[in-house]
Order: sequence, then structure tokens, then C-alpha cells
Amino acid sequence: MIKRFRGEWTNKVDAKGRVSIPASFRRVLETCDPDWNESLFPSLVLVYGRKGSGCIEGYSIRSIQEVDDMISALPRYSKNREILERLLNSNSVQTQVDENGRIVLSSKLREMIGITGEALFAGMGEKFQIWNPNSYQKNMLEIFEIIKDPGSEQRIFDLLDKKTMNKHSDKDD
Amino acid sequence: MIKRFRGEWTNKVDAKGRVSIPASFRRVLETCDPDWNESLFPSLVLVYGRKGSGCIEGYSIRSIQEVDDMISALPRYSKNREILERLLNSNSVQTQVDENGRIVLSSKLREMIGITGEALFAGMGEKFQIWNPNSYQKNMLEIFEIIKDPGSEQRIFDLLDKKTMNKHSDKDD
DNA sequence: TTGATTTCCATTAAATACCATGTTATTTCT
DNA sequence: AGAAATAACATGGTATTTAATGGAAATCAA
Repeated sequence: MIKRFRGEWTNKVDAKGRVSIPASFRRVLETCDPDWNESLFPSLVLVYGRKGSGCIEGYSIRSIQEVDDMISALPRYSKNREILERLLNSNSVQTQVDENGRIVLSSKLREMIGITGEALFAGMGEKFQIWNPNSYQKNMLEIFEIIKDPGSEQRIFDLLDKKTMNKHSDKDD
Repeated sequence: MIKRFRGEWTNKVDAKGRVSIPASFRRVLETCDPDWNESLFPSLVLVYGRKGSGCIEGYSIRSIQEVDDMISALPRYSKNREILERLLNSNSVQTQVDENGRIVLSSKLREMIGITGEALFAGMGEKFQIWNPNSYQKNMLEIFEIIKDPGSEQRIFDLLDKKTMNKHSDKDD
């Protein structure tokens, strides 16, 4: 069973905003949609509220439910909860893969991340990202810049060391 | 099945105060109205008692019941309970979606939030908000101002981190 | 009875479902 | 193993449905 979004894929976006979800991503969406079965098409949630990110984020139903549950656990009328609800609920939209494996990116969404003819999908484990291919390339260069210093790359990968997993303080993450 | 209010939608308000509830919100209202069935139109509750909010809040029947239950859990004759009952029970109205998917906002409600020709609906998970579009935009700018500092944005999103979920004190929320 | 509110009907713009095609990947058969 | 058949993908075009919204008729209330 496939459980995580993986890989980079570039697909065409037509005049109506239709774009194919990479087939391997669809397999993840299917297994992570509790309402899905063989004869249905999986649902997903697109979040455009992570303003600094430069991309739109796609969540499986199960994955977004984890986020929603954590929001719902916060005090109902607290300021922080309302901020998170704005960024993750107001600034998002639920949609469904169609019979051809496509979704529609509204013109609002396309403008927001500067998508014209092509969209790049990047697997991010429990979610995926949708980028303008050029912006994505720039973003990757920024990451390469960060890890160019060998020590800094090592320090980041050290976060995955079992021995250190439960030792580091929150600010290291 | 859609269970949470999601997305931003702007609809026209006519001279009589009629306005369409976004279709995706209607699906939530339907599944969260215990009395609803295929041949009926869902009920909802509009709360105008959150004075500082600048908006009206819409609740599904199930969602408002949760709020009501929390109020009922407070000491029956306490001052605070009576205040909450005024703001959330007195200052609210139950209504029903009509066959075209619309509700009527009374002139009193429209004046209260300064709505003239258009209303903006913002999904907030277990409830939604109705705004004058300009006021909403201002409110979003205030939020962006708060999270402009990267540290402050990170601190808010950290509230959704599993490791910290049960660690933060109430005042953090 | 007249002003306000609610129900009913009509239009159109947009979203969605449907169908078709070329291409690539996978399976089956010899 | 290699060729043929089959299935899965990506993508373009067309048809159908639904949503939003304006207006008229009917009902209710002061």
C-alpha cells in the first residue's frame, strides 16, 4: 500500500484550469479517503493559506483531518484558533478528482501562484505541493544554498537520527 | 462527505436581503442537520452577538448544539452564563435555506455588519462567517500583519504540532 | 389594503460530466 | 525473450447540469 506522496511531476494546465493529478498521487488520495471505493473518485483539499510558501498545498482527506482535529482541539473562540482557521479553512477548498484523474485549479488559485501553462507537483510525504515550475526551481536553489555548508546539511540530517530524535529541543525543528 | 466549512465565496445581496449560501456550505449544513433529508432544506443559526468580530457567524445545527451544550454546562444562574446566553442565544436567529439555496439577511443584520450589495462567506471549519467584503479584507490584512514576523507565524503553526499539542498552556491558545 | 415577506419561476454563466485520441506502460501469449 | 494485445495516462473538445440571481406571483401582517 502506498502511503506517502513522492516525486516530482510536471503536467499541463489548460485554459479551464484543468490539470492531471500524477497517477501515483491519486493512489495515495484513494487509500487516504475514508469514503473512497473502486467506483468513486477521491477527494482532496487544496490549501492556499500558507502565504510565504509560494505554492498551493494538496492534502488527502485523512491528512487534512489530522490538521482539522488539532484545530478543533483549540479553545473555540481563541484568537490563535481563528487565525489558523482563516489560513487553513478559509484559505482552502475541497475538491474531487474527476474520472480522467484531473482537478480544476480556479483562476484565483492559478494567479496566486503564477501558473500559466504548466504545474509542477512535488510529493511531500503527507501532503503535496503545486508550483509554477520556475518558482519551484528557485525554491530548490534556496534549499541547496542552505545545505551548501556541509556542517549545516549534516545538522539537518542529524534530526533523523534515532538517538537524537527525542533529545533535541523544539526550536531545533 | 463534506463536514467542514471551507473556502471564501462572495455572493450578491439583493434589495430584499436575499443571498445565496455557497453550495459547498449547503452540503455541510445538510449533513449536520439531524432533521434534514433529501426533500428538505437545511436549517442553520445566525449569531450576531460576537460584537467585536465585525461579522455574523453561521452555525450548522450540530455545531450550535455543541456550543449550547457548553453553555448548559455552566452554573445555571451564574452571571457569565447569562452573558453568554445573551450573546449567543438572544443575539442569534434560526433560519432555513430556501429552495434556491438562499437565506434572507434582515435589514437589521445587514446594517450591523455594513452589508450593501455583496456578502463574503468565509469557511471557518465548524462555523462560517458573513462579512462585508471590504471589512473582511481589512481583517485578513490584520492577520497577515500578525504572522508577518516569521517567528510569530511559526509559533502559531506549532500549536498544530503533535509533540506540542498537549504541552502548551491555555494562555498560549 | 398596502407594505413586507415568502414562494415560485426563468435566465445565464460557470462548473462538471462525458466522450475521444494519442501515447506510454504493462501484461499476455507464443 | 520478443511481439502483440491490453490497460493506464495525460490531455483536448463537447455536452449537460448546477449554481447564482433577477423578477413575478402569492401569502401574510399591520
